[in-house]
Amino acid sequence: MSAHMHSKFYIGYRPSPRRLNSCMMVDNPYLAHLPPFQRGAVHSSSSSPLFGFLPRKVKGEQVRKAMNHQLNPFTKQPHSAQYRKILETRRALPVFSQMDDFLELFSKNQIIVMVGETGAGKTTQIPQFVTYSDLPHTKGKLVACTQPRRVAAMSVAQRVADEMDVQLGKQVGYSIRFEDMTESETTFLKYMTDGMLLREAMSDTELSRYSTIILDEAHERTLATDILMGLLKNLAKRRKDLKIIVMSATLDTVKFQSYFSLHDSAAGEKPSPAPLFKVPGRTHPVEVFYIQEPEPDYVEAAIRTVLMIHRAEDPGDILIFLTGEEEIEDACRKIKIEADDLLNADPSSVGPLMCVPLYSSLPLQQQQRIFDAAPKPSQAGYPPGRKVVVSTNIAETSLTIDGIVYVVDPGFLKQTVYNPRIRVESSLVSPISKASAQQRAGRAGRTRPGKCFRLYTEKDFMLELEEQTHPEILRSNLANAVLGLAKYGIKDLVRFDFLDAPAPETLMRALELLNYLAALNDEGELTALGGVMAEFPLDPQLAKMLIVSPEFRVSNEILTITAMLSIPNVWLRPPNQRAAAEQAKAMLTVPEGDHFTLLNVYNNYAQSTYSEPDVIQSMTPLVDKDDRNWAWNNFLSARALAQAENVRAQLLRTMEKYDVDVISLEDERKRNIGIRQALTCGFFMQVAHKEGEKGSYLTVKDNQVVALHPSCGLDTQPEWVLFNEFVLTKRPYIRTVTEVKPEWLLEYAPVYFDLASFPDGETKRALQRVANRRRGTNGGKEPRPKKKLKKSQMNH
DNA sequence: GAGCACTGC
Repeated sequence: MSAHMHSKFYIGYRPSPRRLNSCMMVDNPYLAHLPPFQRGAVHSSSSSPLFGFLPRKVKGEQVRKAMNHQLNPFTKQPHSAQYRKILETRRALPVFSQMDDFLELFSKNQIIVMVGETGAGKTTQIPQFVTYSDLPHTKGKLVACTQPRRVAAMSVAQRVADEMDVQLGKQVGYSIRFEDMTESETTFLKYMTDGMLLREAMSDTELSRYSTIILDEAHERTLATDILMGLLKNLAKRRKDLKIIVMSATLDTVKFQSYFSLHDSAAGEKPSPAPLFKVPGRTHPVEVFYIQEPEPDYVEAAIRTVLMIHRAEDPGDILIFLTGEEEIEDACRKIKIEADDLLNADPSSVGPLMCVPLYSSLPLQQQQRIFDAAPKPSQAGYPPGRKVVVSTNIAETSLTIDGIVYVVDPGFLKQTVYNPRIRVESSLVSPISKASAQQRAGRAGRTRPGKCFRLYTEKDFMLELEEQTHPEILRSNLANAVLGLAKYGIKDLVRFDFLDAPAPETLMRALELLNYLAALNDEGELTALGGVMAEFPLDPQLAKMLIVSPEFRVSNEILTITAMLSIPNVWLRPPNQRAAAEQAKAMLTVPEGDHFTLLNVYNNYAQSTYSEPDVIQSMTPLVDKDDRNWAWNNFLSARALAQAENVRAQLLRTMEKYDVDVISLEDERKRNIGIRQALTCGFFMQVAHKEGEKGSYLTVKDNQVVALHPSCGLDTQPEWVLFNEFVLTKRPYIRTVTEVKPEWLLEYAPVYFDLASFPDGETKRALQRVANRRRGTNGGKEPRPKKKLKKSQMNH
């Protein structure tokens, strides 16, 4: 299928008259050593705005002159009036006055570490300065600037395109999952997600398209940025022509500087830290208050603080950080009740209060309410109203709300922690770091001076809080990352130079899983199967299951199930309509297993959908689509379903690229068996065996006592179940569960289920009985696979 | 009979 070629998001190469013109004349001496075909974009006469620019030796004086030039050097068109207007505001940015220093440092160094608080303009300006000096368009290369989030990559690219007076997607573009807004041979400044650059590195280990790579928001320490830092540090030694800039918002730069110290140890050089470039921030002062005594109940304390602010402080909106949906909804209810009481008791001295919850699973329309204006006074001459946003950590970095003057910070967040011993990621409430506390406080000073109320003591802040949040690489399951690094060609992970090295046990768990899945052989080398697995934007278990599924002739169904397992929860449960939501869910439930229910939900959704097969939907939720009613009526998240559709389309393209056939079985009974067999091939390490009659299960090998999650739709309690997720909340649960046959475990995962090395227990005895039975039916011979599997799919 | 902090490919 080549449908995506017609998508509006895939802009093909089109020769333009402008590009042809720019190829004509060359009079710049430094061009002499360039191959002729690279001369294209360079300037034709002394009137050219970039006349005399020597790549990477450009001075601030020259750039300012070019910026003020009548012609845009990159389009050869006259600058617009809007350009000049924006240029005025750019000149007021702190970083703009440091252009000369920056360009000098850039000329002299391969790697630079930059630090600057928000508001300094580094994300928009530095890549432009780099472009003027590096002149990537003259070498057929690009400058890349990575961002941890898609929205940031898109909006910054738009802003910079405006600043440079070019059309977004031409000279300046962005690249995020599902959307490539660049034009090959035209785009030379590209904003992209860090994950996107990491993926590119897997197929082009030299990242040869790029002349300069800027890692922005490096202090956030996302998994992708951390791995990129490791790769780039090494790459810098091989590619002396590659320049790297690491930009961070906190002062923890010494670590970055020494990590990126460049020295030639062979030549006996001493390591010298990478140079640091500082940009002053430009935010308003925020006054910080601490409590005197520790508070046992931070939610209650937060509510009291909000009401105190409301009664006693000047007008201005409030932002409270809590940890999760339930806590937030609960707090909103209580604040509303209390605030209404205050208003009724004394309307002349207290204004009305509007309380808005904010968390990521909230439907987008409700999220938008955070931008509503605060309520008006209850009557003329009375105090103005106030808006209170009660949010998760999403408001710390992902969403910015203007007009916040007061921040209430109880000092906690929910974050996942990976326990490699039991191979479980769980969501835990934990204290924030100092850096995070500082970031939260900063949210009060975006529009004018503000106040931050910390619901912990100053002593606790000083002594108990960690300096920085633990980077993701130390808190996550690394199976995916390790597969990616293997694909990249990293052989010795234990000696890989990470900024913060993950726990050896975490790496071991990842290697073990990939070995059982036959993505890595016993020497830890990538197998052919592993190479294809790495091409899919999926966890290894899902990738394996999908690639194997054509063997069972159910890849069409497994594709859908995979997409549904890669998106957030689709089930909505509005607190006041729980019964109705349960009923709707029951209508869609397939008793054979939760994976089948997910398949059923998607198929129903797809049928209800007006489909545009030739258009890849953008990441924007499809709120106008016909199916919105169907999703809504069935208490399903339209946003999640639209995401599933996107993911499915992307996976389908990858399957086609790597010749993974998309097929389906006509016969329903056979099809359902095939689906469960394919599931087994990916998830044989996530199987539980029923123990006793009380519905408790024991996970295979790890021997964790678990229960079926209450959301599970099975109508019986099968002896053997496969699960997608182990969740550790009040009790350990397994979620998204389907029955499997023990024969399949022995057949499709013989290494993992090798009984000679299996831990003793009831599970082993049950498997032993199955093995004996199988031998019996085979006349004493070793079991033989019913279906001939490709070598790559067998475990060794 | 319970929950999904938040990103990303």
